[in-house]
Amino acid sequence: MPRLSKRFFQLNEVVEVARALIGKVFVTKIDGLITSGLITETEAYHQSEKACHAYNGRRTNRTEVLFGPGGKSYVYLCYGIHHLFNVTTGVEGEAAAVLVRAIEPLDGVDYMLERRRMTALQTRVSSGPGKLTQALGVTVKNNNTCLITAEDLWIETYKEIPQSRIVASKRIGVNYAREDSLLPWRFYLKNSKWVSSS
DNA sequence: AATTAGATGTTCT
DNA sequence: GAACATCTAATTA
Repeated sequence: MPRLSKRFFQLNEVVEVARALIGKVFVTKIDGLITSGLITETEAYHQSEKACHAYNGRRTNRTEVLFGPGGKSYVYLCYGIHHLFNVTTGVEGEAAAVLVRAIEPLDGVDYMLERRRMTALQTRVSSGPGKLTQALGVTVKNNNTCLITAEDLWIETYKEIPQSRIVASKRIGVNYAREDSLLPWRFYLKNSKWVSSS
């Protein structure tokens, strides 16, 4: 299936991109191995709210990618252990990104199991932001990659998903953002078992 | 089923 | 030195 276009990431609000990414396919080709998964859970982040690393327009080495044009990867290390994968959105100068929190494995399941040191397919292979990156081989080395053109990281279209299957809720793990933690900026696929447990 | 501790490294105060 | 967009294994019930 074709890749998502530059327009998809740049011409829509980050919350709409987060919703629209549900049901798309995240593909990686790392160490020559193709692995992919259906995106089942996402969260939106924007510089206007406290949960965002670039809250209030804060520019640092780390957040610089967020201010660039949409369609690039933003991968950072969380709790010193987990690599979390985001896609930037919007126009140059506006910091916003969508965190991919869970996938349903499609291609390269055996490689995913190996990377996760598992022997049988269970939801725990990819049902969380730190788990799917490990399954797909994504690390901070894949930060600041253009998803429109890169050879190792991209997102494709897939079958149409009925809007009625997409549910919004508050985001997970951002209580420090106080009232902004209540924003309904998390989206997931209803009735899918491949979502993070909350 | 629910709770807890421990792992780990980068960023920013 | 604290905080952190998490996960796992071990413990308690």
